Amino acid sequence: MPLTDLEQMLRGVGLRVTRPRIAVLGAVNTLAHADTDSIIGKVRADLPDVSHQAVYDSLHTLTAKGLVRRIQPSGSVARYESRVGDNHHHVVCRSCGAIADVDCAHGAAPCLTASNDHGFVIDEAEVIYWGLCPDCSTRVPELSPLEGST
Amino acid sequence: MPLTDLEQMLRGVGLRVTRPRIAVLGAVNTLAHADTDSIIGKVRADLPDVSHQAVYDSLHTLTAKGLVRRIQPSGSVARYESRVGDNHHHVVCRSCGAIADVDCAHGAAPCLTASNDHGFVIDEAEVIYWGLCPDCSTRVPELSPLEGST
DNA sequence: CAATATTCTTGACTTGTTCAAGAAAACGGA
DNA sequence: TCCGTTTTCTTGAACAAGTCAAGAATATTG
Repeated sequence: MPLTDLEQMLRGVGLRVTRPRIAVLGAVNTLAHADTDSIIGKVRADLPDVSHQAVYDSLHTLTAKGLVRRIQPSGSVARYESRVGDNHHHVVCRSCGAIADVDCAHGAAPCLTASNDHGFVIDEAEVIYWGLCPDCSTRVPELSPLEGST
Repeated sequence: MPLTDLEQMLRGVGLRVTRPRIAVLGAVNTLAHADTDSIIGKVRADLPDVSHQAVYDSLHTLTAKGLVRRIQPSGSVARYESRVGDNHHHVVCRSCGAIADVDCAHGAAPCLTASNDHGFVIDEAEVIYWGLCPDCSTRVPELSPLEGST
């Protein structure tokens, strides 16, 4: 993704254009479902001296402006992805934590309606499918999920 | 819930019956969607000297045996509930973090099928509805979600 | 009641993330 | 282009939730 595009994205949501932000946005676009640590690593390939705090700040800002999406399945650290606005979901491997995208099961977003909303004003239905990834399910078929490390 | 019932539940899944486990199981049954800290507090009402580690251990064991369910929406600490096996879901308030139960939108569990499973062996579809609880939505109607604390 | 396996206590430690103060950089206007 | 203002970044400390590990205590089996 060309540099000017990243710049456009930042300006488009009213953010100042800074090197750390461009690098972070680029990293999230390149890496799939990356955690903060991987993003810091990728960013430092271009800008060796960015502080981890700058990355955290950038991720928060970009998330607040909707340029990236933050996901955090139970037991995982925060992860970020660039595919936003299409309400897709995720499959997560119980054994190794691998994440893959899954298109919305029922068409347009939000694809689900709560049967009883308890008076909540709902704006999003997030779906996480839990299971075993191809590698884990074939490698240790007799192993019960979540107990692989004991 | 009578003490013997809790005992039965533990024995039923092949666990030793200990005071901490009974207290933890009782606490999770009493409190709704409680975090570990609240559970520790509740447990110490009965057993003032239990270590936090014993509570963590018990919660892990009970979760592994399916007597309690662990939920952890993004940005929240781990929470536990006693309603297990019926594949119900949750609404979470973006502003205050309140959680309420929601029955499964589509009947029997698992109520959803991934459109493309990427070869994952899926055993559960977890749904989290995000929005504002009645209190938060009426109290600060002009406030944009997630920015209430800035 | 004794033997054995499991569980609990104690206390240190890790990890991911946030806080805070000042230095540096980006943007708008002269 | 330069200046002033506002925002962002750096630095370094702090924090909370949860985990690890070794030995003491307890539950269960025979």
